[in-house]
Amino acid sequence: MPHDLPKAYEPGAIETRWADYWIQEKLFSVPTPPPGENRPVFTLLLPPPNVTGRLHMGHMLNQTQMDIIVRWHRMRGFLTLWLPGTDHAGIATQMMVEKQLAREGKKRHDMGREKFVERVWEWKREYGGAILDQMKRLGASVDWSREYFTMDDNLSHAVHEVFVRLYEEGLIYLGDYIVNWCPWHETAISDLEVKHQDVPGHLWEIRYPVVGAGEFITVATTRPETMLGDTAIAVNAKDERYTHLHGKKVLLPLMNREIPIITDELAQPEFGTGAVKVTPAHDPNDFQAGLRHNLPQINVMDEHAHMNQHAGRYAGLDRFEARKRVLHDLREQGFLVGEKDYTIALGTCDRCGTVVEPRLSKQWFVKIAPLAERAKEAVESGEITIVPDNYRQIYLNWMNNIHDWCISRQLWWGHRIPAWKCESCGELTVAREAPAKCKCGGKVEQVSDVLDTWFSSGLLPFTTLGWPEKTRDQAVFYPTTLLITAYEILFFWVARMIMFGCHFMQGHVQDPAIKKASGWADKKNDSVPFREVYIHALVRDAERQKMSKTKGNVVDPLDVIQRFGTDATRFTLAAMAAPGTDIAFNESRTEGYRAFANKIWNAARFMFMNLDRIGLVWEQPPSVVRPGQSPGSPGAGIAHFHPQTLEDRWILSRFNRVAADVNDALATYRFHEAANRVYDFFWGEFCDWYLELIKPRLNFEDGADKSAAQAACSNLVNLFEAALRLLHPIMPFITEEIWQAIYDGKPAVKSIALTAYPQADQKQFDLAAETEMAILQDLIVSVRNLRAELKVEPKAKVPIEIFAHELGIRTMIEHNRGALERLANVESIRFVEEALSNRVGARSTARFDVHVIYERKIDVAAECEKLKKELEKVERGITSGQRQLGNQQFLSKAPPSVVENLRKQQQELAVLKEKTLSKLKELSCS
RNA sequence: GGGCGGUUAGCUCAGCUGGUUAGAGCGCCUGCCUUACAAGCAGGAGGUCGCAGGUUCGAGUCCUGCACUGCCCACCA
Repeated sequence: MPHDLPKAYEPGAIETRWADYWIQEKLFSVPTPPPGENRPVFTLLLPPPNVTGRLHMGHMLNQTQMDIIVRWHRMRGFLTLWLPGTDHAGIATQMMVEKQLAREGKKRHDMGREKFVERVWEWKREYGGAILDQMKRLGASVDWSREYFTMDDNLSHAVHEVFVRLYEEGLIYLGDYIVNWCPWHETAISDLEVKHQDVPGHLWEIRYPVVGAGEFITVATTRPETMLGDTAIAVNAKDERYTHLHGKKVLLPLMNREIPIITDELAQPEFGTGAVKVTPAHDPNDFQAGLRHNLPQINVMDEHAHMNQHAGRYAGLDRFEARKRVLHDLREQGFLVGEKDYTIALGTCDRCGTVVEPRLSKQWFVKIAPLAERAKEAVESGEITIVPDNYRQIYLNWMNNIHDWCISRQLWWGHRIPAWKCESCGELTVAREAPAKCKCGGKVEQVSDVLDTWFSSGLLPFTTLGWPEKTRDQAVFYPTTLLITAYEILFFWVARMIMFGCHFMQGHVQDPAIKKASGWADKKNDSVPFREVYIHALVRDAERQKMSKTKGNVVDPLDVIQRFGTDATRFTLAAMAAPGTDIAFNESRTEGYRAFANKIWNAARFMFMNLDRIGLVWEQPPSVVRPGQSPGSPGAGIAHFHPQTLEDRWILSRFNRVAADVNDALATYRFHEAANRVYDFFWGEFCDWYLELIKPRLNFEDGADKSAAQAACSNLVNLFEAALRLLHPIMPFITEEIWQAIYDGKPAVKSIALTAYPQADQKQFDLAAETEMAILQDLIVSVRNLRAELKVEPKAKVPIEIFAHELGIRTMIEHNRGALERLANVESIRFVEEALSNRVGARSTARFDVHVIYERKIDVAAECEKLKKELEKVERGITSGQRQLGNQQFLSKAPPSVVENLRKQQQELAVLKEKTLSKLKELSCS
């Protein structure tokens, strides 16, 4: 059994090898289970990355957390489906290809729609898989056989079906409204795609001459160029300053057009001059006012936000240039009467940063109120849980203030709206399939707009499971169990999935046997897209700045992986992912976790070295179980570990405690806690203590007998194997590598990923062993400590004296004297029956006094200083303890265990104080 | 204009429902190449938990106010 591993862990080759293996062996593929299946099911939909995407830290955090949860469930016997795919990402992809065309000196309009779309498909085929390839490097245990793309035929059909149904139900309508328009992308965008930014601007005051009155009315505006499209002036009916002007007209400066003065609540007396210009085609509020008063809508700009023919002599100018000219002309003609600094909340396009133009245009909308109502209920009723809790309220607030959703985009790449317009009668036909001709017999043409990308991604939880057909997959896997995602897309995506899911899956029933086994029996509503949502943090750079390409502070996960390994990078993200707080990604942590991987590696080398030398025949333990076992079944811990010694009992107990904690932490998404617990166990307990303690037993050539060595070695391998399973969800690669090596290429199952996750076994808890071990550790550390203080040569063995405060402690120490001698470099141990605390080179605790016998003079001054500090600390403890114990309130109100502990502690502190004082005296400290 | 989070060691962060003398990693100091590991081992220094009040027998933890900082939402000229 050759186990010659390199001395230092080299993640690169190992990781790609296992990543490929998992895919080739189709380990994570989940065939549709037949009726009668009663295993618990866990379903997770991968938030589909954009086909144009490149892996960033956010993805990696997201995927690490998902993979941890997924592997954990799979190992606990859940039928676990993790569904991957990519999003066609309308705007992003179209832009990408347009850029490519630009380099060839081409434009999409020149080549026409059909050819352009074909070109985008070509691009997708060539480059669209990049992000998924990167995912593979992370070890994501998704079911690749079910990979989808949002523009696949079946998914596109489902999109059309949804559109037609909503239209037929009156929940989709076509209308002329003011929408957010990005002049750069030349398309409408939704409210969510507009980012508001406070920027310094101006509030200009313009006076309009009142016709036939010989006076002016002054309005305030932040956008003077839109005055060219004014169709009224509004004042508030209650505003007495303007009562005499009601019904009059003003002459619109620069345009010489007469427009009415109207009364409308749009004008608020407190703001500015109390009078406001009304531009229905360029401002949403004015638009509404315009409808109320039946005002004309004069659109003075084109789709590029250049002034058009309605802008008179400003036609052809860019909007900002037009603003300058308009202001200049108004000033010159005496109409501009004021200019104040004013902060404006400027709306910009989420993707390109261009200032968004409110634009009047014909668009398709989803009537959101009825959908939002049920989406709200689903969360309010607890049918969907949102973790952390605070996002629940944020979600509900948003649902309460939601507006209709503009879903049409003036793009070429995406799901084209299934509506056809008649060329002769103008009638619109919405249909699943293209109609041959209009009802009137006229020729029809499909409308050119495509759907918002989020429209299709909002359907994924059911369309990926075969909807609109009623499939077995839906009965089994819908509702999906969990969604893990970033806060950023809570509204874009999560909210829409809930709305669509509740609407289209209404009446759906999950297979009852599966539902019950999965633990959802108490949930009534099976239409929800997922039972739980976990919102994770944002990954920032080490300076807490949001990572962005423009700032140039983007940390490339592949680069980090290259240098430290995927496992170490995953571990970093897990260990830093305390729910609710953002992660400032710090490479020094990753470096530390690479060291952790190396530690595990070397512990494995140590194990194999002994395995080979002792010649132990390693058998498959029954703790390795096949999928199909019930979660948390017994035997999933360490079955073949037979404690012989204190350290055996201790490590077994510790392992079970850690397993309990890790399972507990994962169940509530406390990834950092799970990671830290495994880390501390593996390094701080298993490596630092257990391995050191069992070395003499393993080393049978030195006189120990071989069967004892074999027993010790067997325990070691059992423990190690279980610890690997415990760690596997977080560090899948190194655990797989070592686990496979343990079985020497002949494991009973193909991967550690298919074994059982360790569960705590109550019978293996051993409180006595933990207590005794703590004392032994304390004793060893004390001696090491004293050696350092006395400046004993590192190699010199020293004699010590011990005063054990109880017989049981003395017995325990005697049983483990070999360990003490070896780990503290002790030559001989003498037990005495008197306090040793006043000796130089002694230390005492509640359980024992220990004295290192060594000639070398100590630094009296330094020692005094230290003792005084110690004394102060002890006295502080005594004072505060006495205060509490002297307090009747405390005694009556605090739980008895707390009081009890405090009493005990006070006794110990009193002893300690006594000892410290006598030591101070001994040294004649001043 | 609303809402949410953060402020704990030099740095990056833990600290769950209030309960012994507040922890980790990195960095720093001292000493060790001890036959798994120098990406290691042993030992050590370093904190009035942002500020001010309050509740409580007891507050890093709960409440109020303030300061600084970050984020999200918002069609008022």
